Amino acid sequence: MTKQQAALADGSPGVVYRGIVDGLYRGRYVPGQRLVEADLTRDFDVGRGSVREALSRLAAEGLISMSLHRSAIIRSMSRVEVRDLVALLEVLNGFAARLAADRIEEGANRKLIDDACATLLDAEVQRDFLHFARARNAFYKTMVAIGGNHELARIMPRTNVDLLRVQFRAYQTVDEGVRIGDYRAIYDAIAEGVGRKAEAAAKTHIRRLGDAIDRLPDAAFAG
Amino acid sequence: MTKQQAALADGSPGVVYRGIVDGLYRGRYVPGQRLVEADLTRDFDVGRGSVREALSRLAAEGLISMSLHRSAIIRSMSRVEVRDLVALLEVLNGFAARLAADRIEEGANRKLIDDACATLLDAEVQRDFLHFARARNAFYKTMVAIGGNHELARIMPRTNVDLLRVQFRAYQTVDEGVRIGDYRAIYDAIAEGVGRKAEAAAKTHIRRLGDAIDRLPDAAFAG
DNA sequence: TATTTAGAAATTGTCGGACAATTTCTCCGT
DNA sequence: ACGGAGAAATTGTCCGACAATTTCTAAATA
Repeated sequence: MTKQQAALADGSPGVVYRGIVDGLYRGRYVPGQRLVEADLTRDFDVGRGSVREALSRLAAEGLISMSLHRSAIIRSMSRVEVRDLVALLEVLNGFAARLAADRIEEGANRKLIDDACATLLDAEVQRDFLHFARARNAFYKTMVAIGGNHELARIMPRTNVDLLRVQFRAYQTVDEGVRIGDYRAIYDAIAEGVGRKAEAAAKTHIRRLGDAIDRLPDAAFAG
Repeated sequence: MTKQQAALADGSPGVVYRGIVDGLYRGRYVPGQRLVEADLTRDFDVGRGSVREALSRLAAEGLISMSLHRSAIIRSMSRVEVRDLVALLEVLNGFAARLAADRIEEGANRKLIDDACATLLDAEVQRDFLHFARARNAFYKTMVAIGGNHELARIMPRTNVDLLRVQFRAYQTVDEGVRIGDYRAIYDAIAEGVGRKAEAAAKTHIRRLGDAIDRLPDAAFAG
């Protein structure tokens, strides 16, 4: 029954898909790990077809890599790939922040971002990776939603942000070098309603993130 | 045998996937059309599982929309969706053009973009939608490749550009209001190696495209 | 005639089994 | 320790089946 309902919510593939993403954040799966279809079939108690569909969704979003006749594996990014991703995120997040600032007065937007920011700042003081990661994702999601560009909202999850988070979870220095004040600055600029300023704040933040990552040892990267 | 080889090239799902994208450009499939799994199974002579996998890939890239227990249908965008997409493409293409200009001197990059541009300008004088569409896609693809950002290259196909092309294929005004000189300007800026200029040229082009689309009648849009 | 509605048909969601193709593992001889 | 042949594991793909749901059809009703 429970399984039936969960499945109907958005299908067995969705269950597997979310299970794996969640498992990633929880550390159940780590970069480089093989994902054997038979195991997943057993773990999630669904047919192989559904597992396959979930895997191809994950591959489409870049979380895993698949090649013919080889097991899917959780991707881990090289230095170059990370640099590329950060550069892209700078552009995308800058765009998102600008849109959000420009539309801060519409509807309940101001309240939405207020709440998301409060939750984020609150989560910041705690030391729970999972809790903070959720709050941060929610903050960005809200920012994008307020911006009101549906295509941006569709594209954002297709970037490899999740992979980025997970790959460097062990290195607190990344987050710590970035956290203090950055999110606050982005929020302030958005609340102020000045698009250009919000874009700059978001870009600065991402650039600082990139710098922190650059200082990481080779062991943190693939290949 | 032939089928076997094609399948092994990158799998049956890939055959179906490419077949549908190609069919879109050829007009075999039009926005709003239902894609019934059984039909595709027959048309492409593959199992339903493979059809399903191809469909979910197409859905991930936004070309079709799927909801539970309902046939997949070729998406067609509303005015708002198109506006959002154009805004996103402006940012993305601007970024791509800037990167390309900055790396024009590396390797064989200059020759690559030279060739792609020549092919594009040549295709422009002809009046063959398919031929021109291919050349344009190749040009953009080259531009992105030269830029060297793999994440951008991964994301670009996930935008709904294909849908955009197809949806307005009947309205030459869109292309005509844009073509003359625009691609040339982008190319020149890239060849000059000035990132900022290339970004501006690309953005101007997309903005002009958006303006042309704005002038289209309601009949060209969904919903 | 237009509208509603019950039943039939079509379609999707999912599972299990099957088998070939390929990769990965294991063990043996050198 | 090393390389290679055979065994085991794993993926790629198809087929058939059946429940859940939507879509179509045609009769019943206002």
